[in-house]
Amino acid sequence: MNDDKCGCRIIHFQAVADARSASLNRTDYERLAQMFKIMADPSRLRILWALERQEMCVCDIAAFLEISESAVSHQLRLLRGARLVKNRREGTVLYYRLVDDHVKMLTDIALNHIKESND
Amino acid sequence: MNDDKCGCRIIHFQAVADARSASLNRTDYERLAQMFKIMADPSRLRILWALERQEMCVCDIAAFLEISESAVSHQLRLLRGARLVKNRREGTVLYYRLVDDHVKMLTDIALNHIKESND
DNA sequence: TCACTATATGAACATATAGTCAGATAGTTT
DNA sequence: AAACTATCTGACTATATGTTCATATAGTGA
Repeated sequence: MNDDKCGCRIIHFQAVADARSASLNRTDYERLAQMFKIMADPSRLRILWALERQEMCVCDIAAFLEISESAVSHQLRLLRGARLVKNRREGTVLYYRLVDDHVKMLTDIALNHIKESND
Repeated sequence: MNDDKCGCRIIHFQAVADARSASLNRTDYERLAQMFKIMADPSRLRILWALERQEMCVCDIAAFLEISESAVSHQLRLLRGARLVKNRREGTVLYYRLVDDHVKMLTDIALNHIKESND
């Protein structure tokens, strides 16, 4: 029923004010989105799922995914950047593993949601 | 040190075999990725964060986000498709709210991960 | 019916992203 | 040192995605 700075029509001023005061800052949403973006790819999810059971080296992961080692390496870089996986070196071989159980928690909840949504 | 169907070199056959037997099927990874993809956008996260506190109509959300109502509507469509939000109609106004607490659980874990990663 | 409001939708554009290919690194073995 | 292995990186391409604009739909009130 009125205009705001942004030019949008607002019906419920209080609701908008509440949303604004409870809101995180922009950067936090960007970081959150970045985090979910990392989880939002089938190849990366398959890697993470496999690493929940045991550490694996790059070429084994590539064999498992049936994609090139280069592609795996690119994905592992993203996963490392998001601190979801880390590695240890043994000679020329790099073994990757999960950093913590956040990945498992996230996938469990997401799987539950998907399951319940299909009813 | 042998070749697989896919032509990749495998070092640890057992690890690859284990990963394969524990793996979900392709479709499940696609669905999971789709779910995280929905969470992987700052605008949608801001909408979801706001709706954790109260239901809101489209034009209020637009005012809050400072983007067009059309853009909000497109995003709400995706969120509806993922069964993360639902709406109720009151005259011409549609009030949106969260379907369940999965969103809150996911964002809490992701925020924790981000926080812990910065140490 | 017509005008008005709130929301939805389709097309278009700009940006982001996953994979491929070629070439670079780093550790190993001789 | 040179040859070899495992992995990484940069450039490129095809596809996906978020927003805007214009238009369509659905409900309300005269």
